[in-house]
Amino acid sequence: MRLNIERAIRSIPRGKVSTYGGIAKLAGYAGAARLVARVLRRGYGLPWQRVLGAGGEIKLTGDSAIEQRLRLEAEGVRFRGRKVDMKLHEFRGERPKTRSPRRNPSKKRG
DNA sequence: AGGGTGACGATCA
DNA sequence: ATGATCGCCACCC
Repeated sequence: MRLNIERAIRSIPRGKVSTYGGIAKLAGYAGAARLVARVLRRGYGLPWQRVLGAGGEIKLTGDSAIEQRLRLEAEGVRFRGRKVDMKLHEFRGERPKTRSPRRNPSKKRG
């Protein structure tokens, strides 16, 4: 459902980026990267600029590609040639798989 | 209600 | 690095 994907896209914080595949996975549609692109097409008010292709490459073309880059740079995102430095900006907020740094001593048991 | 369609992704040569 | 290809799968008409 596109709302899940939109939700994932909106979850990307400013100054960070994600990928079509990454968003798809976060939304529970692993493998359906193209679906993310489709949602971006229709979605309004989405931070579309923060969604990139694999490796941090802008998959857009023409003026749109330039605009995306400008927008990202305006957020402080750094580029490595034609691609975004994913090591610095790849958004990996929620871990769909890896469990995490749950430092909370959960005592709630039950 | 069914099929083509992508702002994709990983792979092989 | 390039490019051709299939797979993915809900969305749109």
